[in-house]
Amino acid sequence: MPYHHGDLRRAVLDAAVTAITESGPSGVSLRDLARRAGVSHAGPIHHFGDKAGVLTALAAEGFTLLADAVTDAQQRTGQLVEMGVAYIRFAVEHRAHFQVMFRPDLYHADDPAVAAARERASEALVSGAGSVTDRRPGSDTDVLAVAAWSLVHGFATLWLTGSLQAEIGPDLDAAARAVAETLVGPITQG
Amino acid sequence: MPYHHGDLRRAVLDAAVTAITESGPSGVSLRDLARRAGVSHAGPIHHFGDKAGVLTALAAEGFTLLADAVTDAQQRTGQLVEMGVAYIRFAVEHRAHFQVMFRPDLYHADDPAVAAARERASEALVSGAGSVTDRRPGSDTDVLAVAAWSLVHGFATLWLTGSLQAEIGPDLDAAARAVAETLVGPITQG
DNA sequence: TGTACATCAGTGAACGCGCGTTCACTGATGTAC
DNA sequence: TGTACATCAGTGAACGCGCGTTCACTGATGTAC
Repeated sequence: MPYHHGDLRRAVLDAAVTAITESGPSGVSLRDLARRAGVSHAGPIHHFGDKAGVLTALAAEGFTLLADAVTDAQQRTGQLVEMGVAYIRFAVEHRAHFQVMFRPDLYHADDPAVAAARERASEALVSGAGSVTDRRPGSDTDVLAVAAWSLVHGFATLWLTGSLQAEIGPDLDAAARAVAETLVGPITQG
Repeated sequence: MPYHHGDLRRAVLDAAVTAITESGPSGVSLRDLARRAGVSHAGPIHHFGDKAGVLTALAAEGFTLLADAVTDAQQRTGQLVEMGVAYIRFAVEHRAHFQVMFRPDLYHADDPAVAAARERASEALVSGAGSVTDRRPGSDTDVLAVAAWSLVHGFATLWLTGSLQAEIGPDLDAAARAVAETLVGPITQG
């Protein structure tokens, strides 16, 4: 085991993802992350300052990934439904990131990097809801944006807590799309 | 200070509500609840068995209150939108309960009392979505139920994490109703 | 190419803390007669 | 009405634990000349 790790920062973040996936964001301890990264317990502090610093970095990474995913869906399809499906897919595939992002009490929410990333994701969502072509005619853009966000966020959250597993089958993607489609109404079905 | 408390069970649950409202469900400690209830640190164990037992009781109480609120809205109005508003209002007014209810890792989720209460709430929601009169014609009941639940749950969750406070004004009730109305579509607007 | 030195990354011992749970206990209550 | 006794509710000392953070340190790396 060499004295220098090489990329301890990355290793700690990866360890955090694994640990959070296993037992949730509040169960994470800095010492455990150090253990998982194969490093002495004070090692991570060098890179992150303190425990909240690790989760701050994870949240920033998460908001960046989410903004990328949603923006990509918008550019690829131009459809609100597909942006919603991308949001849900992100939450499920990166559940550790997702769970931390929306627990601002756990990290330094005013950190510039995370604030910028959050802003980028938020803009992708709101401007997306305004510019896409398949929204319901006559609907208020702001309300629609909040409703769309609420719908996909709620679906993702309920899925992650296991609340939906009795209601829908194993095909998460299909269920997500069906739910997202209720948002734009029958207009896209004609 | 008398030796017997009188209603320690209730006092501990109330203390839990206060503590969770202040600092979230994961910050709760049994010793702190005992302190808040004015009792020695081992007192609460007599009533709840262990720490998770306190949160189990709180979750059960929460699901019961939620089922009551949603059922009441359905019987009063028969409208899906009003059931949604009731759901959101419950989440905001009983945020401590709400936050615990959807963190089944924190309590004994298989406890009969909590399972029964959860089932009651779930039925109120799903059967409600099927029987109300203002749902969109031609829509699938199961999908609509999941979408409705997702929408209001997501809105409540985002509000509670502070994510929506830039997007909507101080009038939560109006915003909740506007968002809930997107669910049933223009049909109720005519 | 070689050497001196500054900088950086990770170590390991130590600190003080609050926690959940256990245990033998004691004070208070209620019930049987 | 009074007494004995069982039951219940809350006490307080003790346990062992893992935690976050600090600190002086040492091994490794890279840069200036």
